[in-house]
Amino acid sequence: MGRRSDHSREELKALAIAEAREVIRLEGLRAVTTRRVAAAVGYTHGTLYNIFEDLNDLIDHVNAETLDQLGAACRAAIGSEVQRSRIERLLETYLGFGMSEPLLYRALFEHRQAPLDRPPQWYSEKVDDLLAMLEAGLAAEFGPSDASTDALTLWASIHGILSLDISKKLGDRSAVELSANLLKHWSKGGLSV
Amino acid sequence: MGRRSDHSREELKALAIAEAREVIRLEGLRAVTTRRVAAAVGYTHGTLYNIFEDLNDLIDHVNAETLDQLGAACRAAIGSEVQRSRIERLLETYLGFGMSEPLLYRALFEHRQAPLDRPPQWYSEKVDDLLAMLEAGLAAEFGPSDASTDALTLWASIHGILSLDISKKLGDRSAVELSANLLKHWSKGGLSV
DNA sequence: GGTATTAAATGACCATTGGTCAATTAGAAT
DNA sequence: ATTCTAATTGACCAATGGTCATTTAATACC
Repeated sequence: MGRRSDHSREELKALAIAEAREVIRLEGLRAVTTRRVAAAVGYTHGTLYNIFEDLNDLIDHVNAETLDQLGAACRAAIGSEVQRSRIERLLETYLGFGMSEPLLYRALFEHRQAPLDRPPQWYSEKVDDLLAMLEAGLAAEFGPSDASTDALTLWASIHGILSLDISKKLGDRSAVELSANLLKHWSKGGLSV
Repeated sequence: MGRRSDHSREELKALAIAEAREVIRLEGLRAVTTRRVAAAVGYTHGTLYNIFEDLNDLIDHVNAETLDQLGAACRAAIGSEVQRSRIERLLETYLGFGMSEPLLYRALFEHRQAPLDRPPQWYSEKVDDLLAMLEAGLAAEFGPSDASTDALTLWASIHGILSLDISKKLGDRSAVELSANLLKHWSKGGLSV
């Protein structure tokens, strides 16, 4: 079969990303195969290679969407005017996202082409976007001193807690409990936890 | 070729684990294949299946050794009598191990059979061993209140920092810098950092 | 409308993988 | 020597990521 008019190039790309995303969401990163995704959108796996560089590229696109979604959720969280501190709302949202989509969250960190390679540029940019929100929250709450280092430290810590929780390595403790504990120490007992 | 007397069953097992470990150490988890390991120790890959359940099982054995090694390093660190606090020495040792063997450390967390499965029992036990040391340090330094929660929180945070550093997701910041920052906040500015 | 052009979709193909298992054969037991 | 036993092999399977010449549908041109 030659050229079809079922979908435009962009449509097909979006379809494939959506399908891959759903496979990751439900069965994890390893369950994504070119043939499976292609079949699900009604093409053969060779076609995917016209659109994506390779399987890594496809997964990168999924991860980019996930990061965008995470960023949007966090942005909404700091926007909503509630009593509690911005940092708390941010971290709560971040944790909530990770707990509700554990496999998508894990794919964000487990997918890497060559070990010990730097993540792609767009990745770091999207993370920076997240960090900027956290940094602003920290500056607002504790003053601007070292807010950038603090934001990175806090993010890494929350990520550690979340990722261990997702991997069931926290025993009977929950990520929420530990992150509250982290924040309690962090804030020198000051925040309204 | 039938039964050989080159190695005993136990010797062969140890050889295979050592080889798999070295492959992970140098090239990462994905580089381990049954055929490669088998060839390196002078057998065919079918033989490995007499000794290990499957490839996962082999990697589990590598990870068990890594965890043991990490535990031993930490135990030595808290034993050595130095000025600085036990917690600092512990975390420094933990970080040092991870930074010096990034691929082995990553394999500890990236290897999982089915997504969202609990880690094997022996794994949790070895982690508990690590946590107990941290807990004792915390109790000694800050009193026994909530030491177990605190230890878990601190470990998860350090793990997050370390794993992001290994994945080059910390930009120009270092794990050492961030963990010092974490400890500074944690201790309410009290530790001799 | 017919024809040439272009680009996308295909499916055969390749090497490699994890895994299984009947056949083989080396060493131990008799 | 012969039998028995258990380790080792290597052929085999289905599946994978990836490549690419071939086909063919849509488009542009006349």
